[in-house]
Amino acid sequence: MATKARRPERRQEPLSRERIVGAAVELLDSVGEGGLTFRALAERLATGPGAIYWHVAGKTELLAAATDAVVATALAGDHTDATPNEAIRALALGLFDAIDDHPWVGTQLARTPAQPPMLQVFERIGRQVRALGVPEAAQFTAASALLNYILGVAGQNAANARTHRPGTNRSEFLDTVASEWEELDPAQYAFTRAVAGQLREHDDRAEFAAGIDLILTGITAHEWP
Amino acid sequence: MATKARRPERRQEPLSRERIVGAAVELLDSVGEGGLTFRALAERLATGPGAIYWHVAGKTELLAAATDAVVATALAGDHTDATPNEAIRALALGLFDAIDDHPWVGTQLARTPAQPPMLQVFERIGRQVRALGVPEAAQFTAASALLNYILGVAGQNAANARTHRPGTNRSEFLDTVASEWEELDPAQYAFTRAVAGQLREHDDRAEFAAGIDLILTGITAHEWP
DNA sequence: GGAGGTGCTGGAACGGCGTTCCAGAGGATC
DNA sequence: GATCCTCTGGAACGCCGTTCCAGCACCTCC
Repeated sequence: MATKARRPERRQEPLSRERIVGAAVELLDSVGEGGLTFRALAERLATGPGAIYWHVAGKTELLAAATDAVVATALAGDHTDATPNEAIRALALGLFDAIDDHPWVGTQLARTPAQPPMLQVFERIGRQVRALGVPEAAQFTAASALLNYILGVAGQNAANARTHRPGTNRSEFLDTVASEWEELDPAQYAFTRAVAGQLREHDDRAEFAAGIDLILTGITAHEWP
Repeated sequence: MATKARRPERRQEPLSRERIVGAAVELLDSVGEGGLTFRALAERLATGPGAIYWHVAGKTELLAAATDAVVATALAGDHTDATPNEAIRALALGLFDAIDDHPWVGTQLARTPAQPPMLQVFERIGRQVRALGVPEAAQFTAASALLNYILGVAGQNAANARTHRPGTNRSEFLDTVASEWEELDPAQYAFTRAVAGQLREHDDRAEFAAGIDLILTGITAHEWP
């Protein structure tokens, strides 16, 4: 053990699962979902594709690990002193912000069944649902509804991020979509046309939070069978 | 015009966009999301990949068209004589059933921003939300919440369908997942363990409908700002 | 009836992907 | 020094979406 090099520095810091996952996150953030390639990753790590497979089983696992890493930091705080409603709001908004920063996480969560990261979210939501006094038989339904709503928004945000060119900002994007809505057939899309104005001025994050509040109202007010 | 062949029958019925989309839907249904390949599609249509591109711009458009075709038939009925709540339930369950039959539709909807099929769903939901008497400023929020919940469930159903081998049926699958949940760390996953039993006995469709009802309760009971 | 144009076909080929394979470098152990 | 094991990274495989293009059947006009 004495001979163990203090500073290995062989030629650089050696490959490791963490370094690979870190580089994958950077790549996904900078180049987008389609940009994560074993070749591009290998180049960024100054190695070959084969070396990566020694540390990671395949692309699926790598994507899951990258998602894990982001969600884990988003779930860092624990809000133990808040009311159940506040805790759920904070949890949901933390996830929203993480997905906003890393849109590919939204895609990944929406297409992954209950894997570790989402199970943890489910658990946290569930505890607060229980704290709300929801009858035991309905706790699963209530927690699932919240989780599915969050996943739906996650997927849509990721889809929107994929659609609009990185150069344009959010309000320009909303403006474009709102204009499209306003030119739909009035007979067939009366409602959509009517709310196009709200779309143009709306705030994704606030809208998301309002949806959470809506479901929480439903959970509190619902007469459970 | 007189010389126009009554029965063309050149060598078979000619290629057409509809025939291609139909074959794509069959392929997706039978082989799964990853099974839709231009080569496989060409083989099924007894042609080459190049011929398909004459009728369809690319894979993205083909997938969108296939989704459109399925969603359109799911949205066929219009339930004009129902109450708003009933109409929304019927609409949502129609979509649920369509996704249950064609899981790949769930993936597609969850990763597509507001394209024609979902815009139509949004419009239908919105009209019923309006009929519920929701104040105008909140109609967008209410309709979005419902739509995002539906999309979340769609994505999860598709993910589940992708996970479990086609051979096993739903109750076996639920049983497996429930057993996994029951073996989680009690300290970290108290809630999840507690509801594992409910997961085992639950009915996806009824659970989905309960979530819709929950949000509808929220919409009705919420005190809009 | 021939010439030319057009709409459509389908097979070959291209570049890029995830993944596998493997010769071998480097350090630890005897 | 010999041996072993971990880890590397470049080459290669098979499949993908897509493009290219020579050629066919059919219509139209001379």
